[in-house]
Parts: sequence; C-alpha cells; structure tokens
Amino acid sequence: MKSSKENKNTNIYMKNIEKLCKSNNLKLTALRKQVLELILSKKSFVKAYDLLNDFKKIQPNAKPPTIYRSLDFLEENGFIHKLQSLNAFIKCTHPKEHDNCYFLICKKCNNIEEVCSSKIDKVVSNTSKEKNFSPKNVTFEISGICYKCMS
Amino acid sequence: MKSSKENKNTNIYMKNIEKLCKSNNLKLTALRKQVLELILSKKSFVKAYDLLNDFKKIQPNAKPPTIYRSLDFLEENGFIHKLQSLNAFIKCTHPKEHDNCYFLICKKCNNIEEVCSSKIDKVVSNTSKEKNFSPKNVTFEISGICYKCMS
DNA sequence: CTTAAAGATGTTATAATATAACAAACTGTA
DNA sequence: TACAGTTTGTTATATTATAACATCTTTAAG
Repeated sequence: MKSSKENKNTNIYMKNIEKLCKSNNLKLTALRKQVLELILSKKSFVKAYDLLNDFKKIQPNAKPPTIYRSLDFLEENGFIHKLQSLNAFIKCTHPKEHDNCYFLICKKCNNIEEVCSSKIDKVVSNTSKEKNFSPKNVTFEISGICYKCMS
Repeated sequence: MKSSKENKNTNIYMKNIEKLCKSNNLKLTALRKQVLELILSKKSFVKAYDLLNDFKKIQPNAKPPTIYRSLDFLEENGFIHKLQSLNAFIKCTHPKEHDNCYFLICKKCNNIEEVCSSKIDKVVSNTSKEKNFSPKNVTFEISGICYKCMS
C-alpha cells in the first residue's frame, strides 16, 4: 500500500509531466501515462519485464513492444532514465531541468541516488573539448555501497 | 589481414598480460588467452556472440559460457572493459595501471577512445564523499561524434 | 467534412544477450 | 596419490530487446 503522501507526490509529479508534454507538444497517451505511473510507483529502479507483468494486470494482453515503446518515449523525453549497468529503468527526479544525470547505485539495498552536478557536467564538456569530441549522451553510473548500508 | 606492426603490438601487449598474470598469480589459460587475442585483433569493440562465432573457428563446439567465463575473467582482472551502453567488450589500453577508465564512443565510426583522467577520478571521489557513498565500479561512457566524423 | 499522412498501438515472431546447473577434466598441494 | 579447488564442457533456459506488419487514431490540409 502506498501512503497518501506518496500518492500526492505522484500526482504532483504527473501534473508536471502533463504540463511539460503540453508545452513541448508531446503526446502523453493513456498507455504512456499508465507505464509512467507504474514506474513512479516503484521505490527504486524497475526491469522492463517486471513492468510488463505489472502492466498485464491492467491490460492482460500486453506484449514486450507495448512496454518498450513507452519506455522509449519516456526516456527520449527525459521523464525516465535507463540504468545501463543494470538494464533497468527509473524515473527522472526533475524532468527537463537539465541534460544529464548521474547515479549512485547501492549494490546492497538497490537504492539509486540521482545526482546532478555541474562539476560532472564540466568534466564531461572539458574532456570532450580536449578530445575534440561532440558529446550527445552521457552514461555515468557509480555502483557501490550507500551510507545506510555501510555500518 | 593484420599488418606486422599490429601483430608486433599485440605480441608486446600479450607479453605484458602474461607478466601481469604471473605477478598477480592469475591463470591465463589457453582458452582465456585465445579469447583475449581475438579481442585484441579487433580495431574497436566486439560483441560477445561475434566473439563466440570467431572462437568457433578455433573450437567449433564452443558455447556461450565458454566466452562469457573468459570475458568475466578478463574483465575482473582489468584486461578488458565492458561497455555497458553497447553491451560490448573492448581491450583495456593499459591494464593494471589505474582503477577506472572512461570512454568516448563515436556513434558514426564506432571508434572508442579510452580516457583516463585524474579530473574524472576526482569528480567520482568527491561526488561519492559528498553523498557518503563508497564507490566500487564506475561506468562512464560518453557517446557522440568524434572529430574525424564531424567534417 | 473527408481524406491522406503520420503517429500510436496491437500482434506475432524472433533476435540478441546472458546465466544456471551439473558433469568432467585439470591443477596444485598436503 | 588423493582430494580440494578451479576451469572447462555441455545442456538448457532465462533475460532483454527489436523487426515486421496489421490496425487503429489523430491531425492537418484541402
């Protein structure tokens, strides 16, 4: 069961997404919204096929492309992130507010901390400049142990 | 056909790996060596199943675990890297000389530039410290367009 | 309106990536 | 030598992801 506070946060989040879609002329269809809601309902990351199984409770004949297409849409538009080292997906904590996000992934509790750091942005752009490289996508995932699990 | 210069470089590389294995008490078995040689023979990254097909020319009854186990050994010991955003593998340009490597991945020509930067190392350790996080593995891959492909 | 084009979804099938589990062979060492 | 640990062989299957084509919906132009 989700607490009413979580529900409220999810609602605020969805309102924001709806606004962003409107202003960016993106189609947040019922399907995409449902998939996003499922992702939001997770404490941490979610695997595509787990999402598919969840989604089958709503729409029993859902198939992998159903999920993957929605994931594509949500990721392309910065509403979720793919964690490349886990083959998993997670909501973006502040959609459309910046380009790149970085992640601290705890191997023990599976908690993900999303980090947005201008220092990291600078390292990316400096490294790219040095190497004459034009960056498009950045994958930056640090896996290890979070402070809660260190003891 | 490989140039004799490439063969020479590969030989030097392998000698170094053999030395490193000896001094670290690692077993570079014939199998592992063959797999590494196949990886070294590539200009860029290689996919596991392409590697398997290559390897089948040497040993026709090779199976996925044959390859994946060798990849595990080679990666664990820092002789190759897994590119998480590509599900692919590439040799390490300077094995055992540092902890983490970063990659510039050209989407056009598939060239990979391996970058080792103390600035990036610092950002990782500073970010981790700030967040009270104990980092173990770093995935840092920037995909984009390299200077050769920019025109 | 209406209709053509683009976009989204449904559906079937299959590709691509990776690992579990257990058996057999090998290696080092007590 | 024998036995413990490691590596490799082998079969099977799990996991992740996409191609291809049909159908339905939306949108914008005529």
